[in-house]
Parts: sequence; structure tokens; C-alpha cells
Amino acid sequence: MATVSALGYALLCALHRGPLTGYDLVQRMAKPIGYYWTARQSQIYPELARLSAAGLIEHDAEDGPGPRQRKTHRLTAAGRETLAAWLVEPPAPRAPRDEAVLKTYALAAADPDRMREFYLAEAEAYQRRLDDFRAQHAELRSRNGDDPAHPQFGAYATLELAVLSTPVRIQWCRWMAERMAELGRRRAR
Amino acid sequence: MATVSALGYALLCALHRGPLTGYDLVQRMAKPIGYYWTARQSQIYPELARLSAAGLIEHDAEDGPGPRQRKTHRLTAAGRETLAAWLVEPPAPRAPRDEAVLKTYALAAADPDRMREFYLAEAEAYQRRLDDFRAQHAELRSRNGDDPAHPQFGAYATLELAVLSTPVRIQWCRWMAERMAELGRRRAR
DNA sequence: TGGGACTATGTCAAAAATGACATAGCAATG
DNA sequence: CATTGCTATGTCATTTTTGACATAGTCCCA
Repeated sequence: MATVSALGYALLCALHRGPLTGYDLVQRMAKPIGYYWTARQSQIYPELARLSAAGLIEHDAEDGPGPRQRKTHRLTAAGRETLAAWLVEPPAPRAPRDEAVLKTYALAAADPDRMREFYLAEAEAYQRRLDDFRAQHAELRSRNGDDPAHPQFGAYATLELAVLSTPVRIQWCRWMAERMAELGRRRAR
Repeated sequence: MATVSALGYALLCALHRGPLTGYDLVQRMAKPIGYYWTARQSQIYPELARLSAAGLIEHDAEDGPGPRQRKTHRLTAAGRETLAAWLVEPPAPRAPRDEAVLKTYALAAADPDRMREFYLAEAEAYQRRLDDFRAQHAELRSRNGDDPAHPQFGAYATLELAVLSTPVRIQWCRWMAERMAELGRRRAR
């Protein structure tokens, strides 16, 4: 049994609803799946070759725009089984690398007024993302994506989490901005 | 100006409140800072050497337990300045790699009953982490860490976010488990 | 008709991260 | 008195990820 990397599983996940080209996968790793798992094309193409060698995906080819052939990849029966087995396994606890929180830990080393601006900018950035999430969430719901039996329910559920958790983050950023303002006023006296 | 990696800044952050040995940093990257930034010792020791070469940290040495000297690292004035300048800069948007959410995207490829167990296990794991967060949060508050002027306020603020956002995650996991149960019942009919 | 964006596939070097190995004193536990 | 765990520092090979380069057809807009 060939061992599959996390990236490999991410590609199998992306392919679970139907065939896609490498280019399609690059797009998905940027936008919908990219919210919780990303990869560059320089990772994706070699990984597709590995999955293919392991017999988990297959493709057919036709003439494409560039000098190479356009390949449409799909899961094999083995790929679908491997994916299904992995899905139900408890995830290995991963490191959540959050730069804004890291900066918060050391915030005493920076100027409170500058940090206040930092948190306000963060809040705005998350607000824009939230608007995006809400739009997609509503769009999917209008097409019955909120039905657990609907093939898009998985995508809907990831947006549900985004729509629930992003406001908490915004709230925290605003709270931080308030604390920094308070500290600035106290320092000024 | 030597460019500093994200890991380098993480170490500068960890050192902002006072000198630490490499071993101390390894511990911090596992427990308090590790909740939002992690690194293994095999990364930390070489990075300390780089920061030292760049003049951002310095150390004094005494005889230690093993065959090598024990070194206590602290920020230099240049290190403190570099850190302060970095803190107020808006973070480069990072990929949040969340395996459980990735699995959710492809959940249609798995058995609903097994997925229900998956989300219940996730909820429990997050509940345990929340208990831990709440204990540390309360502990810091009891020592005035909730005062923005207190040197520990940065650490307190990171826990504040954890205490706010983890319940949302647990709620979502339970909601997912419910959806999976519903789907299982429907499939059974 | 020229320039830019989009489709599409890949390679390469470099940097970052992981997991395992290596060394050694000191303290506690059984 | 042997084993285990903790302090403490480092190396090494391998894997993963990043960022840049390379190629080429089509479509759209000015």
C-alpha cells in the first residue's frame, strides 16, 4: 500500500465529486478548498503523477492549448476506497500557524497606537472575507446545498464553519483594538 | 539588513519578555506558543545561530548537563527594533491547513455513521483543549494578565481568542454529527 | 494588430519542516 | 543499582513547500 501525503489526500478530496484537470485543481486550491488547504501548481502536478503511479487516479488526454496534452483526472475505485478510509480517521493534530496571534503574544514590544491600527486592519480584512463566505454560503443554500444528502453538502458545511467562526475573530480584533486604545490613553497621561 | 524568516520572528517573539535557553524555546513552541506557531528543536537551534549571526540576539554560556555549554539567549537592541517593526506590519495571509475541514469537503465519499463518530471525537478533543485554555486563561486573569499594561497581556489575549473561538468549533462539530445522524437515518429507510 | 488575460502543463533550485539520531549529567523511582 | 525521565545542545537525511521560470494556443479589448 503506497503511503499518501496530506497533499495527496487533498487532491483526492478535490476529485471526489468528479474529474478535473490539473489546472482546475490549482484553481480549487486557491479559492474554495484554499480556505483550509492550499498548494501551488509546482506541488500539484508532481503529486498527480505520484497518485497516478499508485493507481489512485487515472486520466485521459486530449490536445491542449500549450505544448503539452490536457489531462482530465478522475478517482479510480482504489482511490475512492483509500479516500473513504482516510476520511473517517481522526486527524493528526496539526500546527495552526497564525501570524496575527503570534504577534499578539509579543505585543508588549510594540507601540500601542500602531498595534491598534494593526487590529483594525485585521478586522476589516476578516470582514471582507466574511462577506465573501456569506455570499457563497447563501448561494449554495439556495441550491439545496444545506441538505446533508446533497452532493455539495460538504462544501456547504465548510462554509457554515467559516460563517460561524469569522465573526468571533472580528469581534476579538475589535476588542484588541479597544484594549490598545485604552493603553495608549493611559500611556499618554 | 538580514531578512528574518517567520520562524526567526517567532523566536524573537518568544524572547521578548526575557532571556531563554534553546531548550526553553523548544518547550514554548510546544505548549503556549505552540497553539498558534510550532517548530521542532531541529529547526530552533540552527535558527538561533542565524539570529545570532544577524546580531538580533546574543547569549552567555555556562557549563551545562550534556557535553555542550548551556546558552541563555536574549534580544539585542537591534533584535528588539526588528521585532517591533515586524509586529505592526499586516500579516501576509497564510494558508490555514485544517485537516478536519478538508475531510468535511469530501464527506460525501464516506459512510455517514463513521463520519458522525468522527465529528463526535473531534468535539471531545476540542472540549479537552477548551478546558485547558480556560484554566490558563483564568490563571492569568487572577494574576492581572487581563490588564493591557501587564507584561503578560499578550499571552492573555491569545488565550482570550482561544476561549472565544473553540466553543464555536465544538458547536459546529456537534451540528455536523447531527447532520450525519440524520443522513444515516434517511439512508436506512 | 498589439498587449494582456486565461487555459494548460510542467521543471528547477532553494527554503522550510519533519523525524530520527547522538551525547551526557542529574534526579527520582522501583 | 538499573531504568526512566528531565535538562540541554546539536546534526543529518528526507520530505514538503515556496517562488521563479518556461511554453504556447485562444480570446478579448483598444
